[in-house]
Amino acid sequence: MNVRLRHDAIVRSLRRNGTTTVDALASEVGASRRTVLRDISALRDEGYVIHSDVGRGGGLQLDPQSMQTHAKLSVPEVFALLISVAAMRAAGNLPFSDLADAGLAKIEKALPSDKVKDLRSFLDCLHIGQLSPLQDLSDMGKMDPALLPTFEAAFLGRQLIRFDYRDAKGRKTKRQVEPQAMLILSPLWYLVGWDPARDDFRHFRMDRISTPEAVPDTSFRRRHVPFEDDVCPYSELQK
Amino acid sequence: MNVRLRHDAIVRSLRRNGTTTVDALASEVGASRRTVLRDISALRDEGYVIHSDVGRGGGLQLDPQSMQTHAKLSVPEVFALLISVAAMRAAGNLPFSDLADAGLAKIEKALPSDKVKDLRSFLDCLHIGQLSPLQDLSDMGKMDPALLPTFEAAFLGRQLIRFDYRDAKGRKTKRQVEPQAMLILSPLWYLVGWDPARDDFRHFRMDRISTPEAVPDTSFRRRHVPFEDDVCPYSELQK
DNA sequence: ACAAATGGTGCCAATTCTTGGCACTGTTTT
DNA sequence: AAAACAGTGCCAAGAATTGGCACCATTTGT
Repeated sequence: MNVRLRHDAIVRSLRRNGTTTVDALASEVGASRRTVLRDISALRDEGYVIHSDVGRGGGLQLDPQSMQTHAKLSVPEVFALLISVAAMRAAGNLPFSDLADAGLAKIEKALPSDKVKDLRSFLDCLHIGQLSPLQDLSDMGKMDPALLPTFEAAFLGRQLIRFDYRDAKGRKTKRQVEPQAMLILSPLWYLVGWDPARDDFRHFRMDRISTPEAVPDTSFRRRHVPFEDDVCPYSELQK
Repeated sequence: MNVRLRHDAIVRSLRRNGTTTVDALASEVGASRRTVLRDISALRDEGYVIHSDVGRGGGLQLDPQSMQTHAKLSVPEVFALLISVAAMRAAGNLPFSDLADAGLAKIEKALPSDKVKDLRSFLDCLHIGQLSPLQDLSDMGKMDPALLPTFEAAFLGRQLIRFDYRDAKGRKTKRQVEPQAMLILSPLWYLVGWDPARDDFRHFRMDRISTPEAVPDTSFRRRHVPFEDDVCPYSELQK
């Protein structure tokens, strides 16, 4: 049996039987007493907290709090988790956010450094605030699922993004903007873009955007998005 | 050099150099061509997608989407992430929530089954809704950081919880309740408890709770908490 | 006080796994 | 046809793991 498999088997056994002895483990996983002791030492090095009561009637016991999950996450998944926690933290004084941050920090540490840079720059452009309760939500539609990936790719590649937009009065226009930031005023999401044709920032409600696509062979510079206290003022969105 | 370290080195190199050859990798990590080929095979088994163009001018290329992060998370950390995503989903139609769910599902799958059961039962008691905009938040205080762990332990162990409570009019009372559910009306958190002395449910704003502790040697049964549509009606909280 | 049961460590030879070299195959580009 | 590349099978040399042993420390029951 493999070292890895044996370690897994030992952890599982420790979990199942509240308390075991080294000899019982040895016969269970089919290894010698010495090897099991070595394995336990290795598991402790990995962070598992295994209590041991020495003496007659003693035994090994695994601290359930120390059980760790080895999750394999793809980059978009980490990304989604990151945004969830960021939004959660922005939404209020949530007592779990410290723990969630710690978890994300671990995930982030395991990510490739260039991806972390991408994520940070994406998070920097993410502004989360509270929506004014006066906002009329009756016409809220469903967001195009292709929008987020397109925006992410365009933002990171500094490419312009092109889409059809339907404004509050139902007028339809074609837009081509530099994606500069994203604003979440839950449950509404806004794309903040610099419109070169109008030489100014524009806000677009994401559920009013359709057929988004990145424009190849273009590039733009990052601009300082004028948010007050990292939150877009309500009046801005009335335009 | 260790097998593990070499694998990491190979992944890093593949990430840095867009495209490489087996021989270049071999000299870089200080191993033989044969070993590198074996490593690449192993990495592919682990889920990395490594494209290989054979022939003159060929080379290896790592699919960036396949890069996975192997995060080691403790149970409380997973827990915190889970709550964040659950709250996020409840808060609105967030386009990332599907991805976040997928990430959490993977994490959950890697958790020991008994812990998953704990988490589920905890999540079942978690109710998330929107706070009425009329709520006066001026007196919102900071939540005792010891409260959540105490509540979690008490809830899972079906132990009573004891604390000091300061009500809306500033009156202080000692309470001893069965923790039945938790209600988040962001940014306020409420503990929903069954008060045996009053033979009824009571809501407690968590930032008004102090010195919480679990009461040993007691146990209680789970009750059906009367939420309408999984959200506590606003009037309930005015008491 | 003593014996038994238990966890824990150091040492070393036996066993098992990993590695490197080699020959070979197959594909693509020049 | 030649060169450059990925990929596979085989096997001996080298490296790591394993098991056995002696031994120590602690606890509990007799």
